[in-house]
Amino acid sequence: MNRQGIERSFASENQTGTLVSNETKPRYDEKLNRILAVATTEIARVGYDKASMRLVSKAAGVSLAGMYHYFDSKQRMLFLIQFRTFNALLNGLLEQLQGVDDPLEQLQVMVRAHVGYFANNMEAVKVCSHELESLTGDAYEQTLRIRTQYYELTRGIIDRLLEQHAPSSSFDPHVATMCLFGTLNWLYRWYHPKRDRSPTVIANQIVNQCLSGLLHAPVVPINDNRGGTLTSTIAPAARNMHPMDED
Amino acid sequence: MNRQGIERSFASENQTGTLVSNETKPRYDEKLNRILAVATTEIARVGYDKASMRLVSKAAGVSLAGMYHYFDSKQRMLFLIQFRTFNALLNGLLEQLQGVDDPLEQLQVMVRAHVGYFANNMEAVKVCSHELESLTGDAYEQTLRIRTQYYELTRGIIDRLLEQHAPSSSFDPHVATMCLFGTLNWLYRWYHPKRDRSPTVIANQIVNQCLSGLLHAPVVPINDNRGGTLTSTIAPAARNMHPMDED
DNA sequence: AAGTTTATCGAACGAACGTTCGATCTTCTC
DNA sequence: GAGAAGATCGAACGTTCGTTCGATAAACTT
Repeated sequence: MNRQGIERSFASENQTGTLVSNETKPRYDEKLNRILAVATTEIARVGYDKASMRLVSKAAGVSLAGMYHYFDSKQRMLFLIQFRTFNALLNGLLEQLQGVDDPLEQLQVMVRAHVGYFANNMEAVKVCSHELESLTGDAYEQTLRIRTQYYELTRGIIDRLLEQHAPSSSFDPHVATMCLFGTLNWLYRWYHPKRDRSPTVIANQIVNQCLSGLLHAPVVPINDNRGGTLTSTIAPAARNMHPMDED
Repeated sequence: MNRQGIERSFASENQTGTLVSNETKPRYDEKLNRILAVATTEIARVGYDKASMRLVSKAAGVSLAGMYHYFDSKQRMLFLIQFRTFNALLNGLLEQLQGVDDPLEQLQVMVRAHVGYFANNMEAVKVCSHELESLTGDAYEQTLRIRTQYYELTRGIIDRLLEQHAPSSSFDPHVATMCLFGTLNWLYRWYHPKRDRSPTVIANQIVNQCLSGLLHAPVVPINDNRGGTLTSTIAPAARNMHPMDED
């Protein structure tokens, strides 16, 4: 008998998103994590529906039947990927927001945290952004709950930001929040680490555009002092190599 | 023998996106359009992979085999939906940009055109935004070509906008373009016509945020004079009903 | 009205899918 | 080192999938 039930209840209470346990076997967990990592790669590559259990099992070096020692269903495999990723995103943000009171700074922290996590976990974030509707029933609602917290956290920042700095603007804060999420959740469609600028630079530009738009002077310096000035022209290849999305 | 070959070559040359023909039978075309409309609805609802030919055929009131009188494959069915939608988007934008020279106005036109088309064709636009990677080979490259034109058109606007109004800003115009596309292409995940404000209002807010950000005074009035002032508070239900996406 | 093309459909095929079962092998417990 | 518990796997089951085939019905042509 496997211990998916334990993991599930445990996961529901553990807020770290890492699902480390005091009674779970490290042998079991390590292999589960390895399979999940491979599954994340494959789902990000071909999509959830086309990523068959056979495909993932081969890529992970496990037999097809062996997969079901770790997941009672394919859907639960996806759930674990999404649940952990959303939890890590939310908890990372909560952590980085500690002690930051100014909503203007909070927004910077939020964007930088999100872009940073994205840059370090592109495949997992893609699986989360693209396969939102691939879960059903309880699994869907459990991830929805985390996403709702993430939304409300961001929404609160924008509410206070508008209240303090643009009290007479007629911006709908919900629309503003969803525009920001659109910008962030679309990253997986076009961002290539080798080709585009560093995550820090991207995050700074998003912050500045969000706060001051394209016409006004940036609030925050864009350069990340990591590899040459940013006032130079864009990479020459960019013009013809960047359509609406990647590939 | 069906006439998909004719349609295809014709579609490649016809820039209107409507694929009307001088030698094609109206009977055939009408039914094809009806099936395509149903297919669009079903694919938007359950996704391309889960929208089986059987499901679409039942929803359209056609036998399974009858579907293959209109499409030689499932992939071609998706291609027709995407090809027509992308073409209509691009040509609608080109049309509305005629005579508009100021990049500032051009950006307004672009956002309004896109949001407007989205509002009137939500299912088709969702199928285009979400199933970008579901086409392969020639079909993929053909849609990519249109999307690239759409990107370059928008990119050009942003290039000139930055050049004229913020020549010393260090914004990467490619990043700015993709942020805008993110905002626009994410609309299908959260916008509900019955619940949210009118497409015009949404478009105006997006324009203003894009140009002036959240902190500065809007460039363009937000109200669309369509149903009460917009300076009122947001709908009370919005706070708890809008997580990161719909459903 | 005959003949030709177009439209439609029931039935079937082969492949791929998620999942299960029983047996085998490994690791841990005492 | 015997026995229990955990881990792994080949083989198979039942379903669903996209697509094809041959026959029939409807619509056009002359």
